[in-house]
Parts: sequence; C-alpha cells; structure tokens
Amino acid sequence: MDTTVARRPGRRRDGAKDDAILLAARELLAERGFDGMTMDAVADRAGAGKATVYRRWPSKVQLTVDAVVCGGGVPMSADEVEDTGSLRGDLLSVRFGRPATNDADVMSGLISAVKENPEVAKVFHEQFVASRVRLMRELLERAQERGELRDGIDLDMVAAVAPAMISYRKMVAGMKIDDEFVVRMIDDVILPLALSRPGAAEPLSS
Amino acid sequence: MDTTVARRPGRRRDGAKDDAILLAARELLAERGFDGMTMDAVADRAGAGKATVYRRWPSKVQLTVDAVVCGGGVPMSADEVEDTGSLRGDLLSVRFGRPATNDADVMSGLISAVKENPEVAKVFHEQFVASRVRLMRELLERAQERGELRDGIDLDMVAAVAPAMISYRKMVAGMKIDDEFVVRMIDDVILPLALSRPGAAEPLSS
Amino acid sequence: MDTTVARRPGRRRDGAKDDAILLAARELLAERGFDGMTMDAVADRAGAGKATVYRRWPSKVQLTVDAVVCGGGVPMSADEVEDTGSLRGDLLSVRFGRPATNDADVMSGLISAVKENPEVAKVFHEQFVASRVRLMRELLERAQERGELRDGIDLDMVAAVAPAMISYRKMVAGMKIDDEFVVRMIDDVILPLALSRPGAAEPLSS
Amino acid sequence: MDTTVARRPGRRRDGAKDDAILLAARELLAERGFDGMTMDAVADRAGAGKATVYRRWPSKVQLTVDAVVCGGGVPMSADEVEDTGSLRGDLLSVRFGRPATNDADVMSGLISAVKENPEVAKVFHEQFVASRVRLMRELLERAQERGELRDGIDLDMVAAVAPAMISYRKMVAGMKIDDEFVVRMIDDVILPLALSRPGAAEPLSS
DNA sequence: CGGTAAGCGAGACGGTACGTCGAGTCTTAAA
DNA sequence: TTTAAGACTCGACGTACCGTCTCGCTTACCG
Repeated sequence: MDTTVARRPGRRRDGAKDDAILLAARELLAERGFDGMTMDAVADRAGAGKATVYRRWPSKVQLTVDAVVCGGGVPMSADEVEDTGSLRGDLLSVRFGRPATNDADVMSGLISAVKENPEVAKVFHEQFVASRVRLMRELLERAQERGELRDGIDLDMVAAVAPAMISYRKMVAGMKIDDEFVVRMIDDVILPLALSRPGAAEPLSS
Repeated sequence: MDTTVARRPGRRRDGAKDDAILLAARELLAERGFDGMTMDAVADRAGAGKATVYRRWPSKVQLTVDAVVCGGGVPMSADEVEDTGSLRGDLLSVRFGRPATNDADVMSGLISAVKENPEVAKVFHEQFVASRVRLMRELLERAQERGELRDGIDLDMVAAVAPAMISYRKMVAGMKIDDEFVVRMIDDVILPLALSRPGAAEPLSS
Repeated sequence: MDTTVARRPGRRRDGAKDDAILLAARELLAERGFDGMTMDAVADRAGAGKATVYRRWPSKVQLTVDAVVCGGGVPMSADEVEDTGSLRGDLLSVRFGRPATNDADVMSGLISAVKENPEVAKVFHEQFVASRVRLMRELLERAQERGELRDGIDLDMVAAVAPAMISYRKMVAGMKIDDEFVVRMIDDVILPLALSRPGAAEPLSS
Repeated sequence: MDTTVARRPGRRRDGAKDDAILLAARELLAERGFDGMTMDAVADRAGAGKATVYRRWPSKVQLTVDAVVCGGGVPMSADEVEDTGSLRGDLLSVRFGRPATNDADVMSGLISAVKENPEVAKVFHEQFVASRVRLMRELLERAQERGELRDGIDLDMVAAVAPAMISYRKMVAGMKIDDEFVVRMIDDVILPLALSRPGAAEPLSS
C-alpha cells in the first residue's frame, strides 16, 4: 500500500487557489457570459497565473463546468427535502431553480461548451439534468407511496417536466423565474398531471 | 404609381446572396458547429466576400440567428396544420422539432449569442419560443372548441410544456428527438394534462 | 475627316469631371499621402462615382501620376527659360522644385506606385526625371556655347546633380526646399562643378 | 548587487525572434515588394505568430523601417573605411549603396511610411540620410587633411551629393547602381567638385 | 540543514478567427 | 451611353483569445 509513499518533494498546490479560481470563473460567467469569461480574466481576478489555472483544469470548458457545479445549491436527493405530507408541499419547498441565484445564467454559458466536448457533456448532464430529474422522481415516488398519484403515470416523463419548463423559461425565453411562475407551474401543470384528482390540489388531506 | 420616394440610385443588393449566405451558414453550423462556422468559410462557400456578409449582418451571432430562423420548417400557425379531429391527431401531425433536421445543433450556438445581445434575444425569442407556443396554443384552442379539454385549464402553461420538453431534451440533456419520445410525451404528458380524463385515465376517477 | 461623324448617341463625357477628379486627387495626395488618398475619397470629393473615375483612369497609380503631372509647373524646355546670359542666372530663374508647391509631397506618394507598375514608372520617369534632367542639360549646353563650362565635362552626370539633390532633400531627408538651399546648391555644387573657373561665379562677364 | 530594479517577472522576449522576423521581412520585401510583404507571411516565414510580430512592432511600416535599417551594410564611420591615401581610393572602396543588395527595393516601401509617421521619419532619416552623409563628410575631411581639397569648399553640400545621386538613380529613376555608374559619378562629379584641380582639370586653368 | 523538485505570478509564444477597410469591377435608375 | 450611387469579390490589416511554454522566485520535503 503506497497511500503515503515517499511524498513527492516540492511545493504543494495551494488549495485556496482552486476556490479563488472557481469563484472568479463563476463571477465572470455570470457577469459577461461564456465568451466574456476569458481565461486571462479568470486568472487575473483570481490573482493567479494562467499556468496555475491550466495546471488544474485542462480547458476552459472543464473549468466552466466545475465552476458551475461547485456552486450548485440544489438538493441532490429527496432526503434533503423535508416531507411536508403532500406533493404540493414538497415541491413548493424545493422551488426548483430558485436557490442558486444565477444557475441558469451560468448554465446557458455551458450549452456551447457541452457541444464541443462529450466529457463535459457527461458532467453537465449529471449536474444539471439527472440530479434534478432524479430529485423530482424521488418526490413523485414519495407521493406515490402516499397514494397521491393517479395510476399508469409515466414517472420519467413527469419528472422531466418541471426542470424542462424552468430551464426553457430562463434560457430560451429569457424570462425570470419568480415564485408566481413556480407556483403556477406546480398547480397548473405538475399537479394536474400527476395527481389522481385533477382539480384538487390537496386530494388526500380532504 | 409607387408612392415610395424615388428609389435611391445604386446597385441593389443581390437578394440571392442572402439566401446563399444563409444556406452556407446553416450547412457549416450543422457540419462543424458554431465555432467551426468561420465567417471566412461562410463567405467562401456562399461565393461571397466577407464584406458582403458583414454588410448584411453586423456580426457572427446575428447571422447565426437568421440562419437558424430562416430554415425553420415548423408551422407558424394552426391553419397550416390539418384538422385531424382530435388533439392527439393534430399533435402527432406536427411532431414539434422533428422537421428541422438539426435545430438543436444550431440552437446551442445561439444560446451564447442570446446572452450577449438583447436584440438577438428578441428575434430568437419570437422565432423559437413565441411561435411554437402560439402554435401549440392554437391547437389547444381548437381542441377546446371540440370540447376535448378539461375545465379550468391554463392554456398558456400547457402550451409551453411541449416546446420546453423538446428543447430541454435536445439542448440540455443532449438526447435526440425521435418518434418514440414525441409519442410518449404526447400520450403521457400533454394529453393527460389537457384532456378531460381521456381513455384509461377516466375510469379511475369514477 | 470624320470629326463630326454621326455623333454616337448617349450622354457625352463631362470634361469638367476630369479636372474635378484630378484636383481632388492632388488635394488628397498632399493632405493624406498616397495611402490616405483612397479612390472612394477621390470620387466623393470630386462629386463623382467610382465608376466614372475608373472609366477615365485604369488604376489608382495612373490617376496619381496624372494628378501629379497635370499640376506640374516646371518648364519642360530651355526655350521656356529666358536667357539671362549666364548659367548662374538661368539656374536661379528656374529654381528647380520651387514652382509646384508640393511637388515632392506628391512625388513621394508615387514612389511606391512606381515599383508596382512599369508603365507608370515610364510615365513617372519622363515627368519627374527625364524632363528635369533634359532641361538642366539644355541649360548646360547653352552655357557651354557661351564658353562658360570647363572642358571634359560629363553633361549627363552634371545635369542629374540638381534634380537628385532636390528630391533627396525633400523625400529622403524630409527637409524643405527654400531659396537659401537652392542658391547654396547652385553656388557651392553646380557652378564649381560645371564652370571653368572654380572660384568665380560669373567668370565670363568679368 | 545589481542596482537595476528587480527585473520584472514573466518570460522574456526571445531575442532570436526579432532577428528571424526582421530577416523574414527583409527577404519578403526584396522578393515581393512592400505590398507583397504580408504580415501573415512575415510571421509565417519567421516561424512566429502574428501576435508576436505585433508585440514588437506596432505596425507594418515600423517593422519595415527596422527591417531595412538593421540590414544596412553600409559603414557608419570613416574609421571602418581603410585609408587608401587618396579621396578617390577611399570612395571606390566604399562604393555607396552597393553592398546592401537591394536597398532601393526596400527603401521605396519606406517612403510612404515616412510620410505617415514622423517617428518613422526620424529613424529613417538617421539611418539612410545622416549616416551616409556623415560618412561622406568624414572621408572628405580626411582628404582635406591630406590637402587634396580645393579651398572654400562647402563640405555639407558636397557630402550630400553622392548619397543624393545614388538614391535618386535607384528610387526615382529606377535604374540600377553598377560599378560603372559609381566610378563615373566619382570621377566626373565628386572629384571635380572636391579636389583642387585634379589631373586633367588642372592644366586647363593654367 | 541545505539541495532539489515542484508550484507560483507574469507574461511571451504559435495559431486562428474576428471584424474593418481599400482596390478595382459590376449593376441599376436616371439623365 | 454616361452618370452617381453603391453592392460586389478579394485579400491584407490589426486585435483578441486559447492553450502552451518559459522565466525567476518561493515553498516544502528529504537526504
């Protein structure tokens, strides 16, 4: 076992630099978009040399991905979401897309990066697609155990609806995601689609 | 007699060049992606000089937008969609997103463009968001007149579901849009959401 | 004689335009140099279209040559120079380079043009080299007939000295040609070189 | 201890690149002329990127000036010219303008540059005017000490004659500078002008 | 405890695309 | 048929950015 084998000599990497670089990248991405986030600017703002940046990340897109990923405040599992007793309550407590203030600003910057590099696409997909869909699916399954859902529901499809509508609104339509929209989406789309009593928002509690 | 003020002199722009340039741009965009779509290459393939391209479009992103927009094979109005007698039939005959061979390849290039330029965003939004949502809404209204839809439906929200799911799948998830997906989306999401207890869903609530 | 044969139909060339174009060219050449004198600017200032310019002159360099040539106020022959009775007097009355105020400004613009086009070089040579050298030579011959010159003189070489020194001073050294310089050149170079009595400027009149 | 202020960090410019670029520029200038000397071509031949070229020279004309200047094979001082014992011998051993293979091809490109930029003009003047005139003057002074020169000579004017005639012949007349011309210029112009009745000229005045 | 291997900020490097601009040609409606 | 206006092709210019490489310095381990 060479877990600690003869530690290589030389100066160790400054762990704080990773954070500084990621922060600089996130800020610039949000401020100026993907193209505006030049590597020189990132290094400069992070107080680092370009070589330091490239020693840690092999390319701009990889850095971008990590910058975005590291800031993700979205719950990754239903365990992190308190059980409110109803699907509606659970969804409202999550309020997709809200927590990470500029998640979508940053996400749009990634879209082009994703196209170039399949490896990035994989990471991106996991971070921005799968995790959200998975969370959604877990919440739906929790509701299903409660008996809230109608029969014959396609959980995979339904779980994708909310993430799709949110990212579409922000990235494609360019509109902001406020509480009013989220609530309306939940009440007028997700719940009618998922629950067994179409008109009733809280069917089981009655 | 033309009331327009005595046409100013000089050679008129060659309308055919617009088409040639847009076509070249579309082809290159599909073949090589946004970054691979060099302005020199576009001009070259179109048999034009770069100056001619830049006389018509002020920047690469503007050209890209138009190139994508002009090739849109999506029907812009419900009048262009034959009335099959049912919402399901109408939707299947449209199959959003399918006709334009590689909308998404092209669209991803636009996302960054949208961020940079509000003017681009406006055009983009109209072409890629509003038109599809509008078409969807018209089809829903047609179904409503037939009495297919359930009461209290939020047409605006429902109309946005299909476009959102399709663009999300293409751009964010990076998966392709095949017939199987479209049919499943229609049957498992759109119709359950819109119709007044269609097919198998109805018996359950009785 | 077909001086008026069945006059061709259509609009006749506007003779005044030639002058306007040449004037514009000369002005721009003097103001901004050869590169700064763009054909668009020439056409614009002359109130003409570019096609009109190119119908009359086949290229920028040709126009430049003509623009320079047309303004040339240098005597082309010794006949135009009054016989003052001495070489010194003749030379002073010519004062090479002085008449056309910005001859050399314009000439320097031509140098690069000359390199590109042998045809231009021919015209240029005739206008700026041969004519001046020829004039100089004729004045020297006139002096030789008077018996002013020393024996064994190489007229061709001596005739080239003054034009060379003047253009060198203006184009290469970038200094201006004033009376003081011209007089000094005549008295300290040309006359000592040409006359039979080195120290005496008016040898024969004594 | 070095009093120089703590060298600033970063990779230093590769001095060899300057030479490579200048050489490439000189070659291209000679092969294709000023217009044919593309900056891309210079960078390419020098094995450099365009940015590297522009980091060192702010414009094409500046580079051209330096390219021409650096290659000057003309002696800058009389000390570099062996004392042959006579003015004639000294002059023949210098043979102005000959060594630099194609000074004039290169020089013509500079003329326009000189007009645009006073800073360029300054460098150009020093390199192409002052140095040659200075050298000539020193040779004349050496001759004067030997007692070769006639009295009352205007050294400044005489020193300018040869440079003027050579550049005039090359740049304006477009003729080449061969030995025959140089020898003739020396024997028929410079020496008769400078010497106190040398050879054949002396007997005539006696 | 001093050598040495690595990390560091700075910035030059090769490449390559962008967007501008000039020369010379061609096309149109009007004169 | 000529004119003014201006669009056309071609191709160079100068700028900016990416990812790499090279400096001189600093940091830490290891013999």
